[in-house]
Amino acid sequence: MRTKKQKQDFFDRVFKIVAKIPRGKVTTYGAIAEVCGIKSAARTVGWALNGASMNYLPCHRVVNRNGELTGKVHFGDIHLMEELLRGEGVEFDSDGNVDMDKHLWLPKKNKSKIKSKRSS
DNA sequence: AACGTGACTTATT
DNA sequence: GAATAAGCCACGT
Repeated sequence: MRTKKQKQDFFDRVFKIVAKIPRGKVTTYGAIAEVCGIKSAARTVGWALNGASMNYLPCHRVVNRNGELTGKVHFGDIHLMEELLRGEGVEFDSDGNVDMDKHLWLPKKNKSKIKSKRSS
């Protein structure tokens, strides 16, 4: 029943995934989007979090592919995110980016039939 | 219904 | 390697 509920499903997935992010870890929009079923809709993930602002989702644990705190603008203060993540044990780079090599956490798909097309 | 925007990503110049 | 263009999906006007 791919009705309007579909989009709600997408949002719901994002919420759940973000909520599952372990403390002291971060993930990327692309990863979330992929697990949600649309790997190419990283922007939409941001939109989901946009509505999640009123949720209890740790949006500060979601960064872009570069480990950069992109959502700071809508979140309020980048400094706040830094402190939050630092308080969780996340290390930051000299540029104020998250150390992806250490704290990058990839969500796992439960049973979604994702069609992966990893061809370069 | 159509155009424009957006917390992104990848490819090309 | 930095900057620009295009692609992607959902929402707002």
